[in-house]
Amino acid sequence: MRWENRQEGVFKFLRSEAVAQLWGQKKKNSSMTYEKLSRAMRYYYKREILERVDGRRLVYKFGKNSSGWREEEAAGSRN
DNA sequence: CTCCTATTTCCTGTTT
DNA sequence: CAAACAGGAAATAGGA
Repeated sequence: MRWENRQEGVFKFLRSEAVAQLWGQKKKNSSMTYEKLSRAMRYYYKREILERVDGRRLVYKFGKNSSGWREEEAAGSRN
């Protein structure tokens, strides 16, 4: 992924399926797909872990219930 | 083992 | 046309 706006916590997935694979690895689920990961992401809007960013494909923004993305520089990834 | 909630899986329709 | 986006439903996973 790439940061669109580090301060605001806005990022964009460059290779959606690759990200889904990584997510799958972390959850030891080799059959994860972006379609399914994105469904979980959409539930995150509900929980306000993510804020909705419309009109921009593959762009998401961390919400107030998220944490840990402000300090990590050389970290792995994750919300 | 039970409860409960987060996440996954599936699906169908819309939008980009 | 190929990906994303959208949610409802139902099934699971895993932690308390």
